Amino acid sequence: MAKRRPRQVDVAKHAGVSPAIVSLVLNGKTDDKIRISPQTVERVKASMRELGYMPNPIARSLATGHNRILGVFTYESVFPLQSENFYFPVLVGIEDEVEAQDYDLLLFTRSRRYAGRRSVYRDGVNQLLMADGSIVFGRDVAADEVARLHDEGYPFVSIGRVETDRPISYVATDYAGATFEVIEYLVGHAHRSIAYLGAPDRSVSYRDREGGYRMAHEHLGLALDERRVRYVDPETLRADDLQALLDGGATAIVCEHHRLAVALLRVARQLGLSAPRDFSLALLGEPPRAADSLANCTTFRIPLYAIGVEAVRLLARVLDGHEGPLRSTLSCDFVSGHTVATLAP
DNA sequence: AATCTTACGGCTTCACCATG
DNA sequence: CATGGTGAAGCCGTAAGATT
Repeated sequence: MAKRRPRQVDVAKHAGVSPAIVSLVLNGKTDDKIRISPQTVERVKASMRELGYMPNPIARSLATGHNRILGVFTYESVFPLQSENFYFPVLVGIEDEVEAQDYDLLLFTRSRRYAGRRSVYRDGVNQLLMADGSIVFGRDVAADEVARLHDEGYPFVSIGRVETDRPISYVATDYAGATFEVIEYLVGHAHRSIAYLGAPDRSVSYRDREGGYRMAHEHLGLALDERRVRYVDPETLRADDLQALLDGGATAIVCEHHRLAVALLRVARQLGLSAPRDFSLALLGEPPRAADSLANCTTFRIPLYAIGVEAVRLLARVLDGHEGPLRSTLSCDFVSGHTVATLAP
């Protein structure tokens, strides 16, 4: 039979004081309203040492209503290889900043059993309440859930802009601005017909990129030909598709994500074409570990680590009682690469 | 058998009190 | 009146116990 762990009341008895004093000594609250003689403080500390007393964190959070635990909830898998560890640097940033802010981290990776998709709620109960506050992220943060979290008053920060009418806090990435910069760069290399290859799934970050593409056309005085904007899966991309874009006059192609770019280079090879010799190519966001065929691709670097850090900082401020939504937009770094050539006149 | 009540877990904190 | 405390409510959910 293992000996029962000593509780606060045991320490109190041992030191000849009331449990309240033990609590106050434990939390160093000897300077405020309540005065405790230095001798008593020492006696209590000695008793705690002697009995090997450790406070019970569950009971503590029961009494205080908080536990200095931050949750991370992801709407998609973080660890499987298919995700190419895109979010890994984000998690590293979160971990580092959580440590710096003296919190603990709790990772929620719930099954899809309940709503057909991952959900914060289990049988209608917000599981994130186990933590003082949480960071939610994923390519498809569910707008309805986030709205509900907000309405319930649960403290959280979203990584990625969420389209909802609620004033939620988030860390956004300036995909529009970064894409604008890429288009500007292409235009600087004399391209005026730039095709856009996007994913069929129009999640927020993709639409932001496309917004930047369109904005650049407007601001740079380029004619936008809708036939050059294509939504396609990498698996279904055919050589014909590339041929059609080039026949239509496109001299440069931007890809929303790296699997599209890889697929594009594959079908180019089938046609005996390559970038930047036969067309220019830019990728709208660097893959975490650049795929071999994209090692020199013109792209931009997403500040994944900084996004994680910033999310924790915002959440910490929310938990410190900051009222109203906190929002940060981080910019990306342009990477010139070698897949864009200056177009001959 | 169904429904309602209470004790319990360990800790924090507010209101209050005895003594020199 | 300053010093050095004490007592008890309450945090929340569960399960055992009491009452119909």
